[in-house]
Amino acid sequence: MLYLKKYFTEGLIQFTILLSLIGVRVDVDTYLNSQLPPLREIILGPSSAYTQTQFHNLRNTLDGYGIHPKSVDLDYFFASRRLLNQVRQLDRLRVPSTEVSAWLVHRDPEGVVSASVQSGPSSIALDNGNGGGLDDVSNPEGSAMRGGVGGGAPESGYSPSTEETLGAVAPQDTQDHGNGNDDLTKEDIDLIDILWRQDVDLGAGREVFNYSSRHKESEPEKQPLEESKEDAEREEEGWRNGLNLQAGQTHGQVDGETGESIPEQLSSLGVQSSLSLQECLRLLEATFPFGEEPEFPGAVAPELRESGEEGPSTSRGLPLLPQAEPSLDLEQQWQDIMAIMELQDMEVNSTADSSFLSDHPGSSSPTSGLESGSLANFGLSSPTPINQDVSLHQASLPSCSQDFPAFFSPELDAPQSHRPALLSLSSSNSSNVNSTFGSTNLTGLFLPAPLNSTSNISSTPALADPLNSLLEEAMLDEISLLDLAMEEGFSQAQASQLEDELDSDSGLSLDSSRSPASPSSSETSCSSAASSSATFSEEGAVGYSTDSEVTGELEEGAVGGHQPEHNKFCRMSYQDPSQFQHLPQMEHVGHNHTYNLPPSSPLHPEHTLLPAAKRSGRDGKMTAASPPQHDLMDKQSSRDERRARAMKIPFSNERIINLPVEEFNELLAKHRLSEAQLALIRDIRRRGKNKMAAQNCRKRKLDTILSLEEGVDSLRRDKARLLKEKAEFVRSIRQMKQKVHSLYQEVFSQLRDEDGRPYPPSEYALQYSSDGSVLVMPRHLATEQARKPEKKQKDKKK
DNA sequence: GCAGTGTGTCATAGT
DNA sequence: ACACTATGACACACT
Repeated sequence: MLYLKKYFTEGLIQFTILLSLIGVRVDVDTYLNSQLPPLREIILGPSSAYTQTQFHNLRNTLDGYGIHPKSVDLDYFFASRRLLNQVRQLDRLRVPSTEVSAWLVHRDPEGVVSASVQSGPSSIALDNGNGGGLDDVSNPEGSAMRGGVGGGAPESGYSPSTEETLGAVAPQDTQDHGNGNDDLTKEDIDLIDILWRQDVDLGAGREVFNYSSRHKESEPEKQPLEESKEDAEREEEGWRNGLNLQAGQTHGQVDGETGESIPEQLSSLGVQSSLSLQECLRLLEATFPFGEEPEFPGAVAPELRESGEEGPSTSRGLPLLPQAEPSLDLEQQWQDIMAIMELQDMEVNSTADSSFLSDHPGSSSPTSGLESGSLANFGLSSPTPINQDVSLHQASLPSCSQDFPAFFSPELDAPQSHRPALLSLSSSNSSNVNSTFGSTNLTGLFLPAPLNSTSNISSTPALADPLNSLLEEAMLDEISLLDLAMEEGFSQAQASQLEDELDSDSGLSLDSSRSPASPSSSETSCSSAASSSATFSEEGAVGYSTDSEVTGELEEGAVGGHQPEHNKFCRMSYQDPSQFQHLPQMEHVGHNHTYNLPPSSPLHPEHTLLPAAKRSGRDGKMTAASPPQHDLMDKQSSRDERRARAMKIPFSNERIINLPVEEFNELLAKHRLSEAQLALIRDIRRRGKNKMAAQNCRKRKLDTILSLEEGVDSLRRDKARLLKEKAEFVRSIRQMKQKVHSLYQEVFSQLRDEDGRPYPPSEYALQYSSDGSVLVMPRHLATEQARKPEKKQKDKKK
């Protein structure tokens, strides 16, 4: 279960990250409930509740607090921690302050830093809907706010809980900034934060996006159609007021470096507005017959824009988008569009980084915007000659969906010059796709049926298939991880492979279970045979003793020709050749010790006679003269048996060897034996016992070798498993980096200053401040700001 | 004849 | 002290 937990956690994280990057919010539990316990239970443990705080418990747990420094789990911890940290950011960032404020900071010709602040109500708060999941309970304000919003229309997708202030614009004309941001470290993290806070909610069963305006905090259920010009003005006022103090916990968190000084500067300097999405819509409307005016928020746009231009807001010229809550169908249409865009985007994901940026400049290629990596939520804006200054936040307005069904419909592939540049830095676009557009395969895969039920005009099955394949592949990867976990981290293929390696490596791959019977058992089994052997023990024992003259005499007469010691066959039953045949490590041993075979073996006569002459030393003496009258049984006897026969020992060697010492002493006492006989008997007993001991010793040695081999095998499997896990981690990280890189480039490609000029990535960088704002500022300023906190910390320490 | 392996045996230490 | 066991070392048999 531990492995399962680890793998599932990591797999879930990876998968979630992947989906979040492509703008999909998934409740994985929905798809695995039937087979597996809830993911939260797997991740958090059986006792974990379905609460947000439990996620922090997970965090604590997986932060490694409970891992021993020397534990091997530490490897898992380090590898998974990175992913978990990122997921934590989802939790931390998304809920409390879903608004994103982007500040365009640039240096004017005089060297004065100015900024264009575009704040829009198109915030992208992800409503958890069910109230569960990963809402950050640590932020009561944010939760309360969201709760109030969600109460009105928790799943409508338009619960205006937060706001997103994006100073960047999403123009159609983009330049290739792909080479400007190779450093993914900080920017990547910032962008990931932006995305995740907007798109991902592990705990929610569905994704709902809130398009909120600033004033929605007090009027969460404001209907867009009801919004009047006064509403817009009022909204703008609130927008201005809230420019620096954003909703939720971000209030008061803006320090002078990010949220305070810069916006003030911006307001004082005056910021040029970009063409709003509403403007875009209106322009598009002139070209495309959209739905009725009142039904989409775009109708309000002109008014808002006017108010925005008239207002003294820092976002002067940036229209405040009314908090629209259009019908679900409209939103779904919009999301369908986005889904399609994402599909296409994924199809060309591999070439996203460069192609997107290169295609953008002025080109109206419909696919250009789709090739910008998997972060289609950002890359949906394609160059259109009409709207060049669509603000990012504006682009995320759901109201557009009803207006542009034709743009993103299957005809999308056809070259179009009228594609709206809607897209936005806000990932709400892509998120919306999943929240309500069920027609696409994407949503069909991951969203509950109710959400998918509404519609879909623009779904394109042809496009969905590739995405399906990709998602299936991703799912299969996770499943394979699960399988791996089930197998304690080792796949069958690897296991078989290693087994083959093991088999080839070792000639001693003996299964200990098939080892010969233990000597003790063999001894018991041969007790019956011992009685039979006693029948010829009288025939003349062959004395072999260094201190016995009698043995010397007897050896010559008794030992004729290397008699087989067939008695051994009983005592050392595990030496039975038939048993060795089952032992792989013994197969190569060609020894034919036929003295272990029964007397009936036809091989004994010839075989035992030949080596007799070769014997040297003590055995040579024994083989010097072998009486020809000795029968087959004598030839099969052991030396000690022959000696015993020669010495006329009245009992068998088996008894001599195996009798308990007391019985053995009694046996000796019963018979009147000479000293020579007693010495021989004691030698026989000593040698016999030592022989068994030697056999046991060798057997133990062999078992030890086998166990060591098993240990080596286990270690090899562990190694293979760890290598596979490492490869998985590396792959995940690589994928994330690619996506982040694409996202960063995508964002930059859509950023425009007040003059509609792109921000060169080499000079500007996106910075994600602690209050949730996204700043576009010169790199040198970014670096300075990055240094300031460090200094402050040092000062505090002093 | 040599190498590898199995087996028996001895010496020795330990139980 | 004795019996027994375990094990290294050796010699030998066998392939």
